[in-house]
Amino acid sequence: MGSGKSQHPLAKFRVGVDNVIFSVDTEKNRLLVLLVLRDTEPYRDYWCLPGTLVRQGESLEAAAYRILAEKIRVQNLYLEQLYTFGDVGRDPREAPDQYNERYLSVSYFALVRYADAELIADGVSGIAWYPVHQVPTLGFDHNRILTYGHHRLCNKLEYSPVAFDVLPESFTLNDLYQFYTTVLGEHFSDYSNFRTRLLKLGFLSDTGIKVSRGAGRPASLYRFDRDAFDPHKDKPMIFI
Amino acid sequence: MGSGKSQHPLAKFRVGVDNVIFSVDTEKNRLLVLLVLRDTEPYRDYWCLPGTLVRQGESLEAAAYRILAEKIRVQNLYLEQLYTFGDVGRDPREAPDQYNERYLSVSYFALVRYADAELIADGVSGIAWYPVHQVPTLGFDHNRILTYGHHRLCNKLEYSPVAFDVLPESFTLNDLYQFYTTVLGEHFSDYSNFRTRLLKLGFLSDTGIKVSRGAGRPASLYRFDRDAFDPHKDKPMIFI
DNA sequence: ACAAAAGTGTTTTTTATACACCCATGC
DNA sequence: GCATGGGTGTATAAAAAACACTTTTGT
Repeated sequence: MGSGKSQHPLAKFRVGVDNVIFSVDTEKNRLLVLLVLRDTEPYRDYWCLPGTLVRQGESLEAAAYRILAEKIRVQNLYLEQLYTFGDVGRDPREAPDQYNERYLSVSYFALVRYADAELIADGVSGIAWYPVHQVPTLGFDHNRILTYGHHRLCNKLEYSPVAFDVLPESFTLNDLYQFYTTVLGEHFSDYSNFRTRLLKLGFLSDTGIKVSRGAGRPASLYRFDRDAFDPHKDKPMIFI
Repeated sequence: MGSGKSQHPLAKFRVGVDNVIFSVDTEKNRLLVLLVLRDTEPYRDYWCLPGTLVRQGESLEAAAYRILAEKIRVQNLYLEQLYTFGDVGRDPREAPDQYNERYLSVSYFALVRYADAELIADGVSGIAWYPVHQVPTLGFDHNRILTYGHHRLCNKLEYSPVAFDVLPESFTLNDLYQFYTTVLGEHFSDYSNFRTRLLKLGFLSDTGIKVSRGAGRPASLYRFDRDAFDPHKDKPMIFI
């Protein structure tokens, strides 16, 4: 951090944290993002990414978890920082002569387990899962942030095991395949090849338990074996 | 950005931008990072990443370019945002009862052409290229930021054409190979295979010009063809 | 002539891709 | 018994990896 020569006055900032929270509804094959309806200015009555301003003594990540906890109850999730948006004028509250404060947005990207994600309706403001392809015009620069987050999600899936943070403890290979298909689209791989590739990697262990889903042969339940995955850490591994 | 309920007071921030500026000295086979010696508190007389506080009306990226321009004259560079560090207490200036302001650091990652990078010695503060493996204990949390930047550099090299932003207009395939080796280490690939792979991709065009470097057969100068690269954009392409 | 650097080719192994086919269950 | 989803196998093509070899220069 530089020594402020300071005939140039420094900017004062408030720092917001905005979360791009994704979830995959494998039943209906939809990729969802959590939006909230703002009940205060600016952008009152606009859908937005859930966000908050950082409080005294609170770290960025803590703020990210706080919003999350305010909006949904969930046990299993993955969270990481996304990007920081700090263009001049990105927030209407920076307008000419208010307090002369800038508004920075540090965005976080999260993936949560759909099954146990329980939305907290605080009665006042709306909150809802939106299919990512049906998201309306959002307040602030949140469409941009969402797009960025969506990119990150796709990349993450391809080279890291985030999916297992969010799938149930045990799952069928078809569940896993559905998950990938829902996020990446149908064309990412043949099921049979996907299957072979993942099993060869050796960190999915067959529990032996079979589950029947209506007609058809029952499927094996698999489990993600973190210890067996360890050697694969940092190595590029491609699911595409 | 949330509606501040605010029995919890919001934090006030100053925002710093810190740059991890890399350069590759292909002659001596060294990966370098630019450090400056601080001449003011806190961390006076410590080496640090070049940084500055963001001024009024200045975007984050503009601030990043400003520091860069203050420290080195360079035409060819690549720059992108790295990560935002905002833990409580990461800057000594947050100490108990100063102005009760937090110091955020938005870090940027840059790669510059070594040949035409001219350090600007402003006489007061020291400034120097350090081999990344010989970096001392830095001020603030800058060692951490540097480590993070180094990771990013390695990844970038593997799947994006940043190297060509920073190599001379025309270069031999050996120059390119040296560049990669210097950053990624000796073990990343056989020269002959590296060569074949890159030429097959089809965005390196032979200028026909030959250069002799001492003994041995003269090498062809190649040129990076941006148009021919375009189709490869976004596709994962691996140089490893 | 010979070492040094550049560049080509060959062989082997691994991985990706596209399928065809067999298996176990519900109805 | 046959449709349905689960699971295995094979044949082909493409890529990665290892390494031997040729070509062109300076000395």
